[in-house]
Amino acid sequence: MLDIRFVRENPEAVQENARKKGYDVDIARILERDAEKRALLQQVDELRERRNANASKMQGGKPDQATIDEGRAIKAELVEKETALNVVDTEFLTLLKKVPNMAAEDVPVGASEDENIVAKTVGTPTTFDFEPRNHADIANERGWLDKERAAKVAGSRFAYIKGDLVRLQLAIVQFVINALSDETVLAGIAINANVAVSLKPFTPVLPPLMIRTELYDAMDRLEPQDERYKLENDDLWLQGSAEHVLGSMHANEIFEESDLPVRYLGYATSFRREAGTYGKDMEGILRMHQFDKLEMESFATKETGMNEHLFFVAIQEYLLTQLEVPYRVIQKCTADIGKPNARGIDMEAWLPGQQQYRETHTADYMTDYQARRLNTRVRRESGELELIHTNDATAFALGRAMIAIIENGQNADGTIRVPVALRPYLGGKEVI
RNA sequence: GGAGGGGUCGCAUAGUGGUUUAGUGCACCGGUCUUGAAAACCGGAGUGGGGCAACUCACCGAGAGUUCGAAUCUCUCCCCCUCCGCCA
Repeated sequence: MLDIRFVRENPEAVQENARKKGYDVDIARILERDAEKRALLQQVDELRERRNANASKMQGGKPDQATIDEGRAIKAELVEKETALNVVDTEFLTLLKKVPNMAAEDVPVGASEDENIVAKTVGTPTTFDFEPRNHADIANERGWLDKERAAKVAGSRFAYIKGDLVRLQLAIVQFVINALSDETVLAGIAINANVAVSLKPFTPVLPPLMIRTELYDAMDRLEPQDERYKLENDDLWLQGSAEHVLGSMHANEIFEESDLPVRYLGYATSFRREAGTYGKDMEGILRMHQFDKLEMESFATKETGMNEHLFFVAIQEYLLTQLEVPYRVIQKCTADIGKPNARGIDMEAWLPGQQQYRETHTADYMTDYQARRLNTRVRRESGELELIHTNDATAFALGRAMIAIIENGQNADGTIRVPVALRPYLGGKEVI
């Protein structure tokens, strides 16, 4: 949620920003409700002051009838004003929550994802001296995938992942945890990307996979609800990304500035209903209802939040490079970065089986937009309290990472080249 | 699932209807004293909203209710702890 004071002071900019991001909001109406709310609040405060004064006349003794009558009269008026205030405030908050975060200055303006910009391309599409196949063919042939039985048990878009593919996933997990725990590796990434940033290692986390409605909404990730799995008997949802449960982890808490940045590397199974994607990407494991993901999350100050974002992007590039996958970096336009985002970057990996780049990573910078409703703050060294800035970014969505490794590393005989960085975690094997 | 005990301004606690706009201790900040420090003493200090300001309102897990008046009474819910049951 945006700061209402910011909205009051910059109504045109906020309105224009919403338009560029494709959100239909009426800033003038919000400001009207804001003014009404403040007028009512003053009246309510004044009535409460009178109520308190009237009641405190009676300290230590029984009230006389005149005082009781006076108190009743005040209460009647107070109830009326409070009810009105409640109505206005509810509408005000509902409207304010719909206003998207301000896009950073360098976010390209665009009406749809078609206007995203390819910021750079690293590596070249992998070439083969045979006809490359897609990961589904290879994985089926190797006995790594069983979607038929998964469909029997759980329905479409589920899979049994088996054998060496499981070993590959766990190797990636180990590799990433080790890399992001290593200050030397982080230093190399920061220097290479020319980003001034703390080298504090990430703490690996296995988070809860469920989240309460209140916190999901505060994260601004509950919508679209069609995309979420709801647990009917509880006030709980299955998270759609470790971001949801890592970002909400410190709700209603205060960090000390000296402890920042706080960086987590979450490993979690994520759940998505994939509503409206019927028939799309049905082959293999590109788009599943359930997938495992390594996700970075950090809490930083307003001064360091943007560099933290750039660092996350640099880490993503490092990880893709280590896995020997050609990729390109997409700077998402205003229509595509998402409501709580100030900035958003995607990585797209080259998939020879599809002969195209497909999204494997996202990096999101939310400034203080999430923190405002999460009430996650930092006590600055000056003693001042202010809202934290949040960042999240994919380290690897394991399914898509393995697709990239399989398709780019495939040999004519159906074996797969193991990226050098992963070999220590696969018993030194060069192929699987 | 059953029984019981709890949730108060960073931490620990006091507070069962009216000098509680929440007291005290620790920690914290400023000062006095001291060569310096400690101790002692004096003073300050929570979070959020409204207001140019004086000031004022809200917040004692959350929400609703009773009352002239609620941290305190009632109801619903959440969380934590102990024990029992069940269970990976």
